[in-house]
Amino acid sequence: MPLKVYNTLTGQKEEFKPLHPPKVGMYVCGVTVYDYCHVGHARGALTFDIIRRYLKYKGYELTYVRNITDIDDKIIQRAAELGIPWDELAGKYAEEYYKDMQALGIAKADYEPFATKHIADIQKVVQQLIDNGYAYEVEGDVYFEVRKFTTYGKLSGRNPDDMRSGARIEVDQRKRDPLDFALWKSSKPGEPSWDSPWGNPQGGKGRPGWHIECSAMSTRYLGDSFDIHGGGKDLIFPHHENEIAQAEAASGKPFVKYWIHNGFVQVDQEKMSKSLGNFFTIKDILVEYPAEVVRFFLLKTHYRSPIDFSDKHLEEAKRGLERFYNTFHDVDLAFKGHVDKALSISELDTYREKFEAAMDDDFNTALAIGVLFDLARHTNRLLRDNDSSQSLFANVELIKELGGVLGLFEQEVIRVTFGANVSMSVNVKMLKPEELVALLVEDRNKARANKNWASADAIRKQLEELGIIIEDRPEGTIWRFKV
RNA sequence: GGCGGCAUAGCCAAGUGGCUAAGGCAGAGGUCUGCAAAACCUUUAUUCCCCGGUUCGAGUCCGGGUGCCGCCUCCA
Repeated sequence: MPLKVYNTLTGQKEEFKPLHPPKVGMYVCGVTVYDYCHVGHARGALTFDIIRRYLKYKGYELTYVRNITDIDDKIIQRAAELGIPWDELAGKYAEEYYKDMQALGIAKADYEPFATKHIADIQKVVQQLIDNGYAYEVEGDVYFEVRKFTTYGKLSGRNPDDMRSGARIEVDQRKRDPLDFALWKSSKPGEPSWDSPWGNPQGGKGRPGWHIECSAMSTRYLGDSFDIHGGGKDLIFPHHENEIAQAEAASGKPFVKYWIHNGFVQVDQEKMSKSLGNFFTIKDILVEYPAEVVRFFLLKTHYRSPIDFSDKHLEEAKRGLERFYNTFHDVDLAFKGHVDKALSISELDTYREKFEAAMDDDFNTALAIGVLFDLARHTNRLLRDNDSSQSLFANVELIKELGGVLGLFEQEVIRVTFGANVSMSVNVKMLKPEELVALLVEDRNKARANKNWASADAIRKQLEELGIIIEDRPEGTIWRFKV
C-alpha cells in the first residue's frame, strides 16, 4: 500500500515518493531554548516521532534532523532579565528539553544541531545569497530581498502584494521592502556576536537571523533538496516560507518535497502558547499523568486537527489505555488455557493490514488506535470463550508490536507470580514492593475464606487507594496497577 | 482587510461519492460474581451547523450563509 502524506505546499494528500528511495531525509524545526517546553511542543515532537517510527516500520532509511535554536532575541532578552549569560540560559533549557523528550519516550534525532555551532555554514549561505543578488547589506545587517524571489508565498498561499506588512509593528526604514527579512543582524555592544564580513569596512560583529539557521543546517545535513520538512502550523508563515526563499535562492534547486505541519494543542478552544500564558509545561503534566497517557491522548486525534487539552480528556485517555493493559493481563492469566477457536494468522494479518492502511493515510493514528481497540475486543472475546492462550499471546504480541509503532506499550515489564498458577506482567516503572501486595492479598483471601467480608473489603479499598486494583476471579485473586 | 482550517451522538473522535455513519469515554440494561471490579453482550446520531445545487446516489463535491479557530508579530 502506498503511503500518502498531506503536503502543505500543494494542499493535498500525495503519494509519498522519496527523492532517493529507500533513503529519506527529514528536517523538523525544534525549539528555541529560553523556557520550559509545554504540551504544544510535545505534540510537535510526538507527531514527527510517529512519522519517524512509521517510516522506519515501512522500511525507509531515514535521516532525521531536528535543530535547536540557541541564539535569538528571546534568549537574549530573557537572559538579560535574569541577569545571566545568554549561553548559560540556552544551555540550561536545552538540558531541560532533552529531559522532557526522554521522559515522553521521544528519541533523539540522528542529528540535533545547534545554531551557534553552525555559524560558518550560516554565513556561507548568507554570502551565497548576496552573491546571487538576493540579499543586500545595510550597516552590518543583511536582508533577504523578497521581491527578487518570484515564487515567494507559494507555501503559505500568500501574495506579497496582499500582505499588510508593518500593520502591527514598525517597519525598518532601511529595508528596501517591508517584507524583506533579516539574514544577519549586527550586534549591539554586550550582545552575543560572531565575526562577520558585513558591516564596517573590514567586517563587523553580528548574529544570525532566525530563519537562516534552518536553511543552512537542513541542507548541510540533508543536501540542497530533501524529502520532508516539518513543524507546527504556526511556522508556515513566515518561518518556512522564508526558509524556502533562502534555500532555493542560494542553491537554485528545489528545497523540500513534502511539507508537513501539525495542528495546535488548545485550551478552552484557544491555542496554547507562551504569549497567551495558557500553557502547561511537560513537566507539570508528567507529575499528574504517566507519559504514555499523554502520548495516547495526543495520538487519539489526527496530527493535523486541533486538540483540546483538559484534565477530562486526559482521564478518558487513561481509561482507554487501561483497557489494553487489562487485555494483556488477562491473556497472561489465561496461560493454561486450551486450544480451540484461535485467531488464525490470516485474521491477525487483517488487523495488521487495517492498521497499516490507517497509518498509510497520512499517519491517521486515531483510526489506527481504533484498529487496536478492535483487536483487543476480539481478543477479550476469544479469551472469554476459553481459547488457546498460545494464539492469544500472538494477539497481544501484535497489539504491542503495532502499538510500538506509536510508541505505546513499550515499558519494561516483569512477571509476578502468586501461588502456583497465577502470574502477571507488571510495568516495572510502576512497580511497588510486590511482595507486600502479595501478602495483603493472601491475608485478604484468608478473611474471605472465613467470610469476614468487612476485613476483606477494607484491604481491597486501602490497596485501591494506593493505586492497586484487586479482582476476585473464578480462577483466583489477581491484582494490577491502575494505569 | 488577505490567506488557511474546523463544525459528525452527552463528551472525545474516525470517515471525504455508494453495503446497516469506525473506535474510545460516559450512561442504561444484561451475563458473570459474596459484593465490587474487569471482561463480554445489548442499547445510546433515520443522521453528520443551516440553505440551495450537482449526481441514480453526498456527512463526503460545488455555491451561499452562520459560528468557532489559526496565520499575516515571537510562537510547535
